[in-house]
Amino acid sequence: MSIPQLAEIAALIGDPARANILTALFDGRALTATELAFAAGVTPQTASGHLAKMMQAGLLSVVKQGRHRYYRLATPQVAQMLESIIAVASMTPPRLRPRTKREDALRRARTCYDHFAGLLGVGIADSLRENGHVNLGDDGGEVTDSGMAFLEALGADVSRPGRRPFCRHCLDWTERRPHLAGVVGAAIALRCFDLGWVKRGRDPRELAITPGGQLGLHQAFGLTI
Amino acid sequence: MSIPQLAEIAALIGDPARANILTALFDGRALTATELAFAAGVTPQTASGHLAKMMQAGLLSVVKQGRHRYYRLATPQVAQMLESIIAVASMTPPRLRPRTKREDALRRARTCYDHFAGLLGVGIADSLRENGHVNLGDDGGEVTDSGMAFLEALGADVSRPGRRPFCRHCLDWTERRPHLAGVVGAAIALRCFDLGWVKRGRDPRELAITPGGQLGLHQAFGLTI
DNA sequence: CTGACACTTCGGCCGGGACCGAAGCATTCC
DNA sequence: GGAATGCTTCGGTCCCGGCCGAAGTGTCAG
Repeated sequence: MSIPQLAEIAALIGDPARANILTALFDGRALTATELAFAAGVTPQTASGHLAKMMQAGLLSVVKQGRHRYYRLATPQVAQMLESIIAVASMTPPRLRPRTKREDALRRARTCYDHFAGLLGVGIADSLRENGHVNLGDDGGEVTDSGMAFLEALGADVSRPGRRPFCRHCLDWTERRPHLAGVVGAAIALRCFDLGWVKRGRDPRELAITPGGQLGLHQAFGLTI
Repeated sequence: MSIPQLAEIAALIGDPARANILTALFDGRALTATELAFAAGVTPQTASGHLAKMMQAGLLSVVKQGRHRYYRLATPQVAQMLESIIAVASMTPPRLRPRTKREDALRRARTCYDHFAGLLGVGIADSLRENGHVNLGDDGGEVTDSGMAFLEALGADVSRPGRRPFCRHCLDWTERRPHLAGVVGAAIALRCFDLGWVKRGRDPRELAITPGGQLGLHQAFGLTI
């Protein structure tokens, strides 16, 4: 029920004329059909059809006043939806996005139990996978021979025994992509602390990357965070 | 500048095939082009065109791995955008005036001790049985191999030991049909809470299905509640 | 009543885009 | 090496839906 509706709603917004109408109403004002037709750049009869469709979909509401009909966005949720689409649309070309420092810091690098998460965590995981050091499957992961050599060269101690999974991935909630967990993830994190590449931040989970870390992480993993 | 882009992004989501692809990726997993073609109900070459368009728009990112290409949502903002559209979409059909709200909500989804009941509970049980994931007999039930794989893919932890029955059914008093109880029923319920698919309502037993839950439950169990 | 204005409905035209078959690369397996 | 698999590009068909002109409904002014 809700999947075809997703396409339906999006298709409504996807027409240029209708998108123009919606953006004209975005600030909450109520405008007449003729004004909206002009804003959309189409004739009144064409706009009328668009307005009827958006009415039926519940995107707009209308009040009759004399021989005018004032249209406006039906609910605040509609405005918020438009805003979230614009956020995605205006983010794709440039990389500009205002954000709180704390939020940004956590997204950049943080701990997840005893391993790394955020851009740092997924960056390391990507690097290891692209270089053939690890293979990540649906139900865990494995370290290749070159991966073991790489870890030894890095100085990460993965000899710790135990019943704990050796190498697994863990979905990152800010990046929505996997980072490394398990013994390997923890060993890499510990080694980075020992090397002074990262330090604890104010928030217990927050991490700060040191100047030396910038260099080391770039050399070891090709990261530029 | 951002108006034509609004229509552009929305038009991408507005095609049914592309909307299916996006919803299949909604939970953050990465899927191959072929899997997505199947999910969208189109041939691989058609899906390939869709994927290319969404890549160029910055909605998706891709990782090459061997001869597979794993696609995923590019950023968390994309997921949030989809959720906000779903929120509007699932609100639009003005609910056919129900009986008492409380009664209707309880019939739709509620807890029964530590597992799900109501339409939600029997829907999940039906789905698992129809797909051969569980067999329900008179005095209990058993989970098949495919069922164990399904639960693991879902992220439901059924490893908890104890003397408790592993999988049993429980007669639903509103639907007069069985829903799942035991360790399996509890694990599924817990996982749905963790995924944010359902939340507690006012009444301790009452449950509310979130917009994301609408999607997730449809995807995982084929439910349209 | 008559004419002006706001808006909608109807009918036909037309273009963009979704779709698939066939063929072309890339990668892996035997 | 050759075959199989995953994915993409190309070419051609076809249909959905936006668009406008003309005509219909409703409201206000004089």
